[in-house]
Amino acid sequence: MARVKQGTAAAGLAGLDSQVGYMLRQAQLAVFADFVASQRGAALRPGQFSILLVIGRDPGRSQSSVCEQLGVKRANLVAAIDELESLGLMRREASSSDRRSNQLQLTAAGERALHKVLVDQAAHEERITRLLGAGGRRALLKQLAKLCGLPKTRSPE
Amino acid sequence: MARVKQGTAAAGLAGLDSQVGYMLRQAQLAVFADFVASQRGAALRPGQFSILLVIGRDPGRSQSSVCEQLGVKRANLVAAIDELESLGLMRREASSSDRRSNQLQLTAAGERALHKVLVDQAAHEERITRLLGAGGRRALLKQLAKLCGLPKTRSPE
DNA sequence: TATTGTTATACTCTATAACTATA
DNA sequence: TATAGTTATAGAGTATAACAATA
Repeated sequence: MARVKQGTAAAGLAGLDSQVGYMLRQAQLAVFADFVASQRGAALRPGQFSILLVIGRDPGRSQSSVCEQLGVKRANLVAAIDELESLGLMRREASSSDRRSNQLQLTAAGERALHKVLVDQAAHEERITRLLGAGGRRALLKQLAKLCGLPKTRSPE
Repeated sequence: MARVKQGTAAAGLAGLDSQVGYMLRQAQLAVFADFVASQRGAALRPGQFSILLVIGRDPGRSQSSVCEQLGVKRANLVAAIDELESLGLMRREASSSDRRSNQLQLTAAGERALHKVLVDQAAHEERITRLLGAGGRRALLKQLAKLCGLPKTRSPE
């Protein structure tokens, strides 16, 4: 049998529950599910929400800049924006300074949808805060930010 | 990872980096990428690793019991095990007590592969510990376990 | 030459329904 | 009837390569 760590507990092999990656994944699934469940009526998926949010915060930005911020490939953002446009939540406008580029804007319906999601999302974050405590939540965000700083051994972009 | 640009227009909207779900997702991607990058030679994906690990810890268990522990649908485990079998890392054996059921076992190659991954994974966790501190890592695991306790479906109203 | 948006493509993960052979 | 494994299928998410228009 796989006696990999002879010394460790009766369980033998280190349990998944003691591995950061596994627990991060499980927690992320639980939190995303709670986010989706918190949406009343027309729900947005987390990815759609993040796109609307960064455009709402900084209207007129290009697809490439959204991609860079969110870590989405340019090719994959196309269909996502197509869908949000077909939902009437945002639009592509021609850039006056660079005719290759699109300026992304929320429609009025898009801004209403974004604010509605943000209201529901506040309740979602509030449930998390009740679970962790306010200080626990802040500490968690700090630890997660540190983890995001893990060096990426990936090909440069 | 996505660094949220602060202080631009529409500062009234909360930044993504203050949202637990978004930061969890980014941290999980960074940690998984580090896990994969830590594997020398023949790499296992996180999902494959988790399957080998639970079988290595408790050989002879059924596919359904692995599914229940890992939160994987029975239908989706079939192809995953097919792949691990074709890699020569594990095998299905007939159960003597229930002819519907398979007893899952690691092959010798599977045990060697698991051992190798666990060695690399220990270095991976060590990098995380250097980043967070031993106490910080323990606290993180505790918070993540709490988040996993979020009710799967929201209580009505 | 490099960049922006795009198309095409493929692989992974996940989810549901329905089938089979057993129990 | 219920359960274990399986098949088929579909929807998301993510990855790369290549192209046209533009810089």
